[in-house]
Amino acid sequence: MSESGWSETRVTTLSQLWQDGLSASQIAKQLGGVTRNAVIGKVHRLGLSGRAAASAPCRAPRTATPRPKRTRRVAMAAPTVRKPPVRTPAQDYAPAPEGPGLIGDMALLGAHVCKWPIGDPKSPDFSFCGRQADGRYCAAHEQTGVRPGTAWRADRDPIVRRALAGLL
DNA sequence: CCCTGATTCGC
DNA sequence: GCGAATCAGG
Repeated sequence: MSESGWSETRVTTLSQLWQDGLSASQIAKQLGGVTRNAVIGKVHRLGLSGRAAASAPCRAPRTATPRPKRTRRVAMAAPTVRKPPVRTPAQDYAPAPEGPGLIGDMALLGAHVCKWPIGDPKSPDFSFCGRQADGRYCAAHEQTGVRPGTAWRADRDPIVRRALAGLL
């Protein structure tokens, strides 16, 4: 799946998460397919720059900072042939993930933590794998290849995300 | 070094 | 409109 462009739903999700106080990078990660810069850029374009005071104690008064115009950007001549991922076929994967996840709340999910959802999102037992991950998931879960829940995705479900965030 | 949002500007 | 690059900070 490759989300691109700001569809109504994505914009809505973005707005909600932003107003919920989540950081741009967090939103970008959860939205997927976009960088935090994209998120911030969109936020500004939407006109909701000053969010409802979230986890930001003191935002710098943003004193006049005359930006010294950056030098010429990259020459944009980058053909760079897309290289195939070349998935390593045989590799020692971590032991099959079992038991409850290591992380209970999504807010604690770091950049290098497996975000594989475990259990029912409505249950208090719900958790995330939390093991060391290079990307979204740890080696074991990434190897599984199958998306959790076949349809339902915790890290993509705005309702679940909001609910979990609200539990903090 | 990690992160935060803000801004500019080529595309 | 979009978002990478870059900024000023914490």
